[in-house]
Amino acid sequence: MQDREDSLVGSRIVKLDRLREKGIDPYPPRYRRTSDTAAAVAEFEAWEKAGSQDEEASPAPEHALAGRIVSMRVMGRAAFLDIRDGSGAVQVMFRQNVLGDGYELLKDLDLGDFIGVGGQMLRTRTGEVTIEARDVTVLAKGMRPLPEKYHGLRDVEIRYRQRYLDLIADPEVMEAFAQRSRVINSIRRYLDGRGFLEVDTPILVPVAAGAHARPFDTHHNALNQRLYLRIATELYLKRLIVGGFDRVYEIGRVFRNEGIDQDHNPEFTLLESYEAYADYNDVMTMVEGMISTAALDARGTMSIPYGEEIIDFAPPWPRLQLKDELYRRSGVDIDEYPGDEALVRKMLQLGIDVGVRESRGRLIDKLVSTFVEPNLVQPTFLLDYPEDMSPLAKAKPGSPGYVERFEAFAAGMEIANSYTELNDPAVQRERFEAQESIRERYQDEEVDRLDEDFLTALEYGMPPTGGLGVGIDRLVMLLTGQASIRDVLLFPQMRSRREDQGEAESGEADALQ
RNA sequence: GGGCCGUUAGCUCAGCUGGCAGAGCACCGGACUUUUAAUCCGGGUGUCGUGGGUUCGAUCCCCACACGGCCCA
Repeated sequence: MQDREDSLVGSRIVKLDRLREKGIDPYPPRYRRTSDTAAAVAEFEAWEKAGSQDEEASPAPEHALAGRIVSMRVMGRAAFLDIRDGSGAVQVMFRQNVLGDGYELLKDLDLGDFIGVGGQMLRTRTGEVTIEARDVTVLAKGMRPLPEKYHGLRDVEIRYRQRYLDLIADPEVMEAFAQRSRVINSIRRYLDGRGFLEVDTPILVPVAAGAHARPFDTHHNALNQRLYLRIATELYLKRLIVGGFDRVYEIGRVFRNEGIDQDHNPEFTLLESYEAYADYNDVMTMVEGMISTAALDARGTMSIPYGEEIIDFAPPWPRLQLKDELYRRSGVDIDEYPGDEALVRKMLQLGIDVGVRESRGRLIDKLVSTFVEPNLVQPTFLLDYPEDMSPLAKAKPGSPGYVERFEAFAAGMEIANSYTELNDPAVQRERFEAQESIRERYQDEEVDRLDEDFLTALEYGMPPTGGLGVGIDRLVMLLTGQASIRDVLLFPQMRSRREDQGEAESGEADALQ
């Protein structure tokens, strides 16, 4: 921090010193306010409405309010400040004849400081509900200037790196995160109301299984063991179904060591739920109910504008067969291309950039995400996926090569993924082994990993179960109209600036020399 | 990983063909006892992202790097 007296910070240091010279603690331990600003304003307006003309019998309410100074209009021997707290803002009036020597404090106040103000509420000539300060207490001196009040904070890098400034500068940002909280709350209430038990499963795991993703790895010193950050909660939640819980869910952070873009952050929030004696049809009904309710709770309506579209989450949502829809959109009947080479040739014909060697599951995934997903604007279920891309899902009776799995889409984005869970331990072992052999054949490809302890659990018997995964951040994007995942994460992952990077990193570099 | 764009005062942004670094808000000094982006008078507070290069001279041209954004893979 610069300490030159002519700098913006420097002038605040001068004021801080002056406060201390006057015997004022610029960071006192507490301040007892009588109300927040919104409640005080509401109370005053109610008092006005009651309309007592007799100020003696019914004087205007008195309060001690506190907040951050967000604007100041100083006019000689009177001044108007706006202070803001978490509930809202209120105007404060300072007058020299009321405050006496206390009025001098104004000279040492800056935008950004927190103050407490005691006095009577009134309405000014221009109609603003105001507290007239009879006493003023400095609660916390701000040492840096705030972003400009009119244009706000436009620099997205600062908005993400210093989110607190973004929150100070833009009330809509605060509202978006309040909506996020309401979405998650609503989902919790929905599941709790249906008898689901919320649980916590390990984040540090010996095997990063349950999804196709690259994990972060770490090391536990005392155990001298390699550990991973979980990429999914699936296999632990299923162990709990084996253990006898009928309905469990977890809303937790998972970690995938992959790229960062508009809808990927290396850590994100995943909801997974498992319900014994249910199948993917039951889960579909639940997803419609849960997400439409979340829309209603967060936004007050099930019709949510997103980009150019209005997305209507009211159930029921159309249910389309993946195979049929893919054929309709691309002209490719995947069953006519049982061999991967024929499928690759067909895809190249269609102008899809197919890598040197890609597994069948991945090829089909590319077809679907190219031809089908972008067209699923209104909430839609896509049903019955090829087994190749779904190692944890149970086969669909009468449809060899397909499993009972659905994904839900809205605005072209995946918002849910669900299976009738595979509970045959021998088949599950074969599926894991098939995944491992894909890893060997197609080197760069991420596949699911074999979790021996999970197979042991399955061998004890898991009832028929319907499972669900929902990417909460993307759902919140949809429900709050945000185009980037960074706008629904308070602190999105950012690359450290070089000078900020930790000692460990440079230490390692030194050690290599 | 590739392409394009951005980085100038605390914030939001100008800065022409290479010639003394600019505005608004914020800030500092002064006036002002009912203001609402208060107003009026005076003041520019800067590592032009970083490091090289070209040039008499670089915010500007060239190269590399850093960080960010968008598009593509």
